[in-house]
Amino acid sequence: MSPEPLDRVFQALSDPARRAMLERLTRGPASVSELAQPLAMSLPAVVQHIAVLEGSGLVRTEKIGRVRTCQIEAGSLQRAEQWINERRIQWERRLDRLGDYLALQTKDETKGKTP
Amino acid sequence: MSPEPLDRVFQALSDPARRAMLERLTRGPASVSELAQPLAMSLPAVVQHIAVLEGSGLVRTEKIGRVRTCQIEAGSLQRAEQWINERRIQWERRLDRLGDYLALQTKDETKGKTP
DNA sequence: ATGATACTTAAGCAATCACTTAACTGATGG
DNA sequence: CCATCAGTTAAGTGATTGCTTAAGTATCAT
Repeated sequence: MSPEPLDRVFQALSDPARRAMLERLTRGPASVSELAQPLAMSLPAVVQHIAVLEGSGLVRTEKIGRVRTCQIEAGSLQRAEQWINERRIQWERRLDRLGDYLALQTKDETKGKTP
Repeated sequence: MSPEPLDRVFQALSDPARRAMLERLTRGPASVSELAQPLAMSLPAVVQHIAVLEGSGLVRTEKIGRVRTCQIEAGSLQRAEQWINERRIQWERRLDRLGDYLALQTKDETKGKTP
């Protein structure tokens, strides 16, 4: 019933506001209002986005006093990257093998044609 | 108002059925029904998933006779991977710099403490 | 031609999404 | 103390998602 982590990571990454927040967070931790500042939406909307990011494991937060500080969690970013990388590599290997096969076919054809 | 390509790529990747289809497609092109076969859902549902994959640029399809053949488009996969990679690298560089800074601070402290 | 195959289109439905406004809690600074 | 600041909670809304079933439309084999 609980969705796979990858589902939630990619879902989190699919929103431009959330990607903007992540981009900001690569330059260091930030408070909720710092994350909200460049975005054209209400604070509660931002808080909801942060909840999605946190739920996906992309971001870790900690509240000290009245300010909640957010940080990137590189691990889940890396797992998502790895999933994509594996598929892409496999597909490219397949294309390479296909290329080799076609080259071989062409050579055989030439051979057959010149006796 | 049309969503950024990255939005749609990550959105497409966020569904397990669509990831399963992509995974199948890394082993070579497949028809709609071949993609549908391992999935516990109706054909129209599968067709809709394929439309999402195609709309995101992750998959290219071509209909010959009555069978539509689907193929991975590695390019958009790579662009998504690159976005993640850039953020992750930047965050990790930041952590490294922070580590260096803290190490330096500790050294200075020790220096200051032993006159 | 006929019937099976391989999708396609259309309509509908419940759940989730990305917001909003309004009201609230709980630090902090003067 | 009390006002401000930082964030939270709750409730509502319109749009989008991920399915479904039912009824098509081409193609292909016989």
